[in-house]
Amino acid sequence: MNDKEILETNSKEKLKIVFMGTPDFAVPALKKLIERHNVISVFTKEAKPVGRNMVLTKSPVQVVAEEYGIPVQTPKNFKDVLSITKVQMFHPDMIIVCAYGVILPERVLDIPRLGCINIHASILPRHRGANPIQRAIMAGDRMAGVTIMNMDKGVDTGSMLLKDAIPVPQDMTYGELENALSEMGGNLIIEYLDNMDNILPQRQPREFTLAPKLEKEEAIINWEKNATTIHNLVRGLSPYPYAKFTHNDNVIKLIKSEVVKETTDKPAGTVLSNDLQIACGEGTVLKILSVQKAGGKIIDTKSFLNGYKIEIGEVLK
RNA sequence: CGCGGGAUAGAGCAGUCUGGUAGCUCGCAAGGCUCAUAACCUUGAGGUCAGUGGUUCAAAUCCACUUCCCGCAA
Repeated sequence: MNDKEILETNSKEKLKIVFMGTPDFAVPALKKLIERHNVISVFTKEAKPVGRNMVLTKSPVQVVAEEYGIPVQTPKNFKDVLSITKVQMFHPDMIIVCAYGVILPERVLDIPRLGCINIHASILPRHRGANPIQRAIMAGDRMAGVTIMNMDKGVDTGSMLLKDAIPVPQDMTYGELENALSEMGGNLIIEYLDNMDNILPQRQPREFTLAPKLEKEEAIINWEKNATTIHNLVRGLSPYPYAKFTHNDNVIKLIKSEVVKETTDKPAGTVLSNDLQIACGEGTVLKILSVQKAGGKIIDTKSFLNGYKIEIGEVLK
């Protein structure tokens, strides 16, 4: 063991880390890393106009980084030499990426001597891609988790280092699962850094599934699908952007639903009862528990029906 | 100045255009009917119509401003 290696071993707890991430999901990991290691810089997506008044808003990761006084970089991407140089400048031992939203080219992946490590919110190789958490709920997965992995030039294709998983109750929403996995990701990356030397990278099995970015049309409910599929869509898109349907030109978001045991022979979309049980595909029935109308707050179905007319026998589209 | 909707009883809404007694569906309370009920009937309580100012004989309603809430878009 030469001097350099001894030095590295002794200073392992003081790894120079560059953190890359953007949304709330990445915040627990960032905080834990800041507390235990040496996060020398944070890369995040640039502040963008957001919300009702188009106010320029910093990403949650940037807000936290600035609270801790850590320098923040917001390159648009790494297609130009300058933004790559920005990474090189810091001479990081390791880059840790968590829901960054920007693709890292090989020239960036090669910079840190300990490589680029990704915190991915699925049990790989299931749900590679941009929206693993929503996709897991939408698919009705019984288990969900986080994988710590080495990054390579493919999207979520690198070798796996550490995993953890939790059961997913069939009424859990995307938001709830995201919170759970967000904490898990923070804990798991710390666990990895503590035990790095004893962890062997493992190749991903060949069989994988993709979790592509959500398209807008996917939020529109198709009553021809069976009730479980729709129910999974509802909770997979809660609390954002919510599954929706239109009734008399009113957009109605479906906040909470429940699959009913009974079956029906009415065509899909038929309103079956005065508490909004709706016929779905294959004779299944979905009960709507709470909704939100454009301009209104989230309310339970009973309140909603006190002021909004939907007749039994109507067929929703 | 990105586009738009909204604030009326504990809840959800109508009424505003066209100014003139505060309404609907629920909930709540009391009583009745019933073997019984979340069903049905009767009665009742509960409002500073978001706030401030203006117009008017008269404002939930028209005008101006303020505060708060929400949808779209990104």
